[in-house]
Amino acid sequence: MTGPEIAVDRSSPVPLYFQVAEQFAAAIQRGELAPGDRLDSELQLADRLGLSRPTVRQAIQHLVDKGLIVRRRGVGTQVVRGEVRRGVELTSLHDDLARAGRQPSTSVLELATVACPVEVATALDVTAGSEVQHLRRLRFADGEPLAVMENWLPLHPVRLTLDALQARGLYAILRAAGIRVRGAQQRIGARAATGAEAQMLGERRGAPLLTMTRTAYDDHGRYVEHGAHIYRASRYSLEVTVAER
Amino acid sequence: MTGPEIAVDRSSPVPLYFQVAEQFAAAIQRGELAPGDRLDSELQLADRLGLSRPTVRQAIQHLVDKGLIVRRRGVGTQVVRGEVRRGVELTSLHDDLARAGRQPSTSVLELATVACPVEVATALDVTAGSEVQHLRRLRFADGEPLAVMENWLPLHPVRLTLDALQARGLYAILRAAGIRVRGAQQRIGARAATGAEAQMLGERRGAPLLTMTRTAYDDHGRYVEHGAHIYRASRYSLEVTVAER
DNA sequence: GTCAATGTGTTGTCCTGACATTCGGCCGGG
DNA sequence: CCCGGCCGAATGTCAGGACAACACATTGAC
Repeated sequence: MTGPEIAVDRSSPVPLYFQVAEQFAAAIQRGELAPGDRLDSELQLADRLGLSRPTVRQAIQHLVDKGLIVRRRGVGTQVVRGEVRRGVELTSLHDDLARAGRQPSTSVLELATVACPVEVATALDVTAGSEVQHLRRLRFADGEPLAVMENWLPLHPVRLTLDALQARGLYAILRAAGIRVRGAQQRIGARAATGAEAQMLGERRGAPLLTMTRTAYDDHGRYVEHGAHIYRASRYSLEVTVAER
Repeated sequence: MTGPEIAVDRSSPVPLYFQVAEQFAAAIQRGELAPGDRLDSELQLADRLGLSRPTVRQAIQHLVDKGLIVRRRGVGTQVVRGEVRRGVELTSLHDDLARAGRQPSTSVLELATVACPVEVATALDVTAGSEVQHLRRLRFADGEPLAVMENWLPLHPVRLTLDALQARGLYAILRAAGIRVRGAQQRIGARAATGAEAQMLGERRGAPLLTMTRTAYDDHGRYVEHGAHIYRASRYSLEVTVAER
């Protein structure tokens, strides 16, 4: 067992452990490393790649966190059986659709500065009534309505414009403004569509909707966005992968 | 800033980094470390606790993964603003309810060995038609119907019994049998209840249901369970926390 | 007074080394 | 033939050190 060909570039600014992790992930995706296959031991890999064991270990840990491989003490490291699917990371719907080969488009229903409602204020950890940007968008995939997304953002960081919102996802705009979203808490549920919602989404009144509220924080630990979204359950579902330890 | 009192027990079999992480998590939960508070630097902590920096770092990384704190290079480490809620880990509904102070109970509708359906076979990575255990349960919280859960398990590992299923969650049974569930892939959606489903759950036909399918793997990378679950959307929702890096 | 350069403190990455723990197969005894 | 103990191999944990990259505040130049 020598495994896939992996080479690191020490002159690259990309961390070595990340280079290794990416190349293993690619090999698994290509099928070069089949489900159930054993990887070389950490010591062998370190030797082969000219890296130290901690660096190799960090790379492997990265893949374990993504649910691609499994480690067993005293035994070794194996690729998880069955096909792996990408779970929800901190991407916007826009990017998700684009990656799935579908054409995203957006109609901005509302974009204004408003006094922050109480529920949103508690989620964003700001004082109720303070000014926040409020945003409501109808999202399409291949011209077909898919979701209604409502977002609130504290004013400080970035000024949203209509043009930007029609061309890109919210998270891409935030990233471009230097805001690094690091994590989020999400609540996923379902409910029946109201008449108005049904009309916007092209469903019947009472049709099941998938709901998600999300509060995202940046690397200051500050909440930068709160969203309440509804999706047509007939056209959309969420994927989540969980890995422990 | 000296932070909360933390002491490690070197004679304990619990890893040092885990002891540290748990005590910080507890301090945050107690409010002793308030949202936005800065932690001591890694070097200060290492010095104060008599540990090496890698160990302290591992503890902090653990908390970052759980979405409790945020790190910024060149600046420091802070507690995430706002209250944090526990996300879906690899626990069963049974445990979740018990922790929330509600009384879980289970009615086993079906428990048999069957030929594996094709969709399940692909998910579990076994050959279609091979024998698997099939399980269907109606779950209650405080005596009120909450969910219908259907599971399939490859035969090998553990033999399920009716008694065990009524007293404990599926994951607890698996754990007791020495199976260590390490990760899972989940798909979350919604749909309308059929007449039969509505009757079981005490909802009206067409009422929105939250659906989740989950495939869980153990530390061999083998899939050990596939489940298709429906929840009353009016009584249940899922929480997910995501953290990057 | 404004703006650029510098300095300090912090996390990010990477290294070497060591021992503990666990698993699973080998081998020998009964 | 079966079973138990031994042992090698792999991951898990921990130490201590070094330098890089980065953010922020301070200082200095213009």
